[in-house]
Amino acid sequence: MSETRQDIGIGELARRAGCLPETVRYYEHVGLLHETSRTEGGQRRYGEEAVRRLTFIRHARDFGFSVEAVRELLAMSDRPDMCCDEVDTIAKHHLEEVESRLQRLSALRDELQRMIGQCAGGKVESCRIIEVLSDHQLCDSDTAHGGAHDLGEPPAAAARRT
Amino acid sequence: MSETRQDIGIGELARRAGCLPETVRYYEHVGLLHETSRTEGGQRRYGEEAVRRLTFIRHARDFGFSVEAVRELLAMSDRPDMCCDEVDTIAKHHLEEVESRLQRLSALRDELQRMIGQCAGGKVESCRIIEVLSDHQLCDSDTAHGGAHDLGEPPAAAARRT
DNA sequence: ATAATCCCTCTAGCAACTACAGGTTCAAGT
DNA sequence: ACTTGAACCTGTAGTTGCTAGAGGGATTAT
Repeated sequence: MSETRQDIGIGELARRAGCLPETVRYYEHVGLLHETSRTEGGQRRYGEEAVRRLTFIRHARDFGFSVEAVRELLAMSDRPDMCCDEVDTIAKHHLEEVESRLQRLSALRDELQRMIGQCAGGKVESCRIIEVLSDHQLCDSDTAHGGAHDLGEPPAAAARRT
Repeated sequence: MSETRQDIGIGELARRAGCLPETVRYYEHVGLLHETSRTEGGQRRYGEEAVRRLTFIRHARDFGFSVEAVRELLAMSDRPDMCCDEVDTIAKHHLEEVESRLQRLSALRDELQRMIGQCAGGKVESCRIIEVLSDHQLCDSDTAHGGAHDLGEPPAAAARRT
């Protein structure tokens, strides 16, 4: 590897990867990004390699890989001569999780649609939605959403969209 | 309403609704459950009404409603003579969220499947998975997973399964 | 020289709980 | 009556993956 100039500030780096400087510092803090060189005044300076690494991280996170999984993927991409079985394993494991979440989500959607379809729009007293929520027996399937509380949106996600 | 006996301990209540005592105290803390009577020694005692209320909460959470949404649903179920339009609105809004999440998740699944299918199983150097993660250009669709990081599993979910 | 940005560290906050620590109370058995 | 053991209490810290703010210092452009 040749020496590259380290002349990118944290703000520029973040902008190039589509995140905030705070996020960069966070990744450094949790060890996804190495500590980098500093100016005399103590400000971080990065090179192109950091841009690539951060882009990889953001991209993997966009794919829904956990930070832990990203850590492993990074470790592997740092050793290009290794066998990529493990990469494959992580991706497949992630795919399985995504698929199981898809199943539970679509069962949940069906149940919600049923609930809403049955609500006649009268008083709360006779509301099917409240009824179904009050009495599990009224559900179509018992297995359909046993773990649906796993499907909540992480708080940061909403904020990121604003 | 007739006076009912308050002779259920927090552990029994939690067990009946399928959660932990800590969760019950948490719901009290955030105001989903009213404060209840106590023994002389200061321990909480509940009646059947609390069992129903907690069951409703757990059930709504299972459906993926946020705690805030549950709070609103509870407020409405407490007023049975009200019009249930608002219940309907909350449920429909939730359904929309579920559907959009479904779409993004299935786009993500397709992309993961494509990635995995293309990995020939050699060295990391030539691994398609790493390549795709490194270079967004290699993705099929750019719109497919722009918000896929919304799909991570809340931390508590994993713990709850252990 | 000075103003406008940028950047620094540290801490707290979000959701929705879970998990302790260190102490108290209850119910049952002897 | 006493003792044991389980259940309970409060309060705080941890989880994930960031984001936001306070209260400063550094860099850059004019």
